[in-house]
Amino acid sequence: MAKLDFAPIADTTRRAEIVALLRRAILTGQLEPGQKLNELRISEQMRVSRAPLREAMRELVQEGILTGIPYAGTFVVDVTAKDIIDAYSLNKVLDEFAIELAWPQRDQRFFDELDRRHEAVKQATRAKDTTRQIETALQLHGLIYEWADNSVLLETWQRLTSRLQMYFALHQRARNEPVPAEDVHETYVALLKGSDMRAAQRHAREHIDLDFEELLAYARGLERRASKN
Amino acid sequence: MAKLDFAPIADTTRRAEIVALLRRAILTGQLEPGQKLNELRISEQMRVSRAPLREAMRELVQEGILTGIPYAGTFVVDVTAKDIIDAYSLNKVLDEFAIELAWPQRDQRFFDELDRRHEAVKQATRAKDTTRQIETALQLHGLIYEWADNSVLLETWQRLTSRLQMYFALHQRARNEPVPAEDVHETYVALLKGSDMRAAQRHAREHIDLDFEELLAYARGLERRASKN
DNA sequence: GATAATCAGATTGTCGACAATCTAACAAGA
DNA sequence: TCTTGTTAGATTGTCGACAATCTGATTATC
Repeated sequence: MAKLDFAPIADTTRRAEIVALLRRAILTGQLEPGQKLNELRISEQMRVSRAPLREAMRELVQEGILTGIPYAGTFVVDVTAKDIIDAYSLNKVLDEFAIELAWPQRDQRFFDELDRRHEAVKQATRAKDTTRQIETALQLHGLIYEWADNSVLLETWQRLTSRLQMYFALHQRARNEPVPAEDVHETYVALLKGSDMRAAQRHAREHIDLDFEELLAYARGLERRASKN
Repeated sequence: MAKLDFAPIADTTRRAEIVALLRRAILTGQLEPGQKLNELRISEQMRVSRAPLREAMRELVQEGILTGIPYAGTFVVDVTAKDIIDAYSLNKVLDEFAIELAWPQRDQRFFDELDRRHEAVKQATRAKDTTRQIETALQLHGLIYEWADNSVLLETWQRLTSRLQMYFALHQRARNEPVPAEDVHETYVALLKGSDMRAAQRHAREHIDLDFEELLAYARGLERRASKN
């Protein structure tokens, strides 16, 4: 018998599709932080009853990108400067750990995948598709987590990364500037291919700090706006 | 006006209560790994309709202690030896980070709370209440995370710890032995009160490793059982 | 005029019923 | 005997309606 690996059938529940739709809307910044999600309105727009919608929302609340208050409503999470600082500082720690775990696991498939994802980022950059650029950059970054072979770590990072994606999207959307043309990932990729693990870890830290200041400025803006209410 | 901090009103939705009930049942091992949760049966037992029950289950799926397969059912997560290894190795990393962050934040309230929680563990141990012993021990352990003042880190640890609690409960339940009488937390508490941060971090690592081997043995037993199916 | 009580509208939480899907047991055909 | 098709029962997914709760505007009371 031919040895062929079939991928699992996609989830075809309405709930799963709703989750995907909502998550995308939030992570791309189409739904703004603090915004309320009206169940009736959304369910009518999606031509779906409230039951699967509410279940989907529950998932996203647990995922940390929505907040639910009983009898008051479900809202897109507010983003504070501290949230961003916290997320980033944790990300640094996790990155170091992920690189350490993934390092001995690197093989040809790893390098190929690294190049593939790097290429995807560059393509999105050329196409000036900022949303996709953020997505692909995070996917590139996530490779070390997938190779670390630690399911809990991977899951943790995925939760963390969804927030980061949201932050970046909001940031991009706010400043509304063209995307930097140069390739900021070149060194990162090169270091992951190299033989100096410490250097890779160090760079991961510094590379992260690169956009950090800008992002923080944006978050402080958000807080000023929030304090007016 | 008197400056009094009122605690938030407890959530009075059925969903929240169901979540609490189910979580407790899972984390104490009353619901075994792999076991299927029949919606109709549970909803009848709780005298509740399936809607809030399903929403509660969705939360717990996202929380990582249940797994949901469309049109097949919702199950208590399976525990493999690798899961435990992964959780523990991540826990070490997080612990180091938490201690580092919490260290400069330590104040009198911290030390008081430390003693209080330590006392709670000792009391549960004297009462031979294994379930409560696990709970209190994890709460003691969680203090550094609460003092680290990093919401993302705290949240991450809480997710992680719910699994650890489950592992420990299953382990205890399986071996069915009396609880160790000596106080394994004495040194940990003393170090957190001291002035040598590195020593505290080191001990956190080693203290964790203490019960690790036993827990692993239990997990391997689980896997043997699972492979028979 | 300020404060408290009341009420209507909107929104969330919950329920019971129906539709879609899966499982397994059984039958049909090679 | 093995595979494939069929079917009944059980279980999950979804729906529409109702109940509980909140919000704010209005009215009543001092």
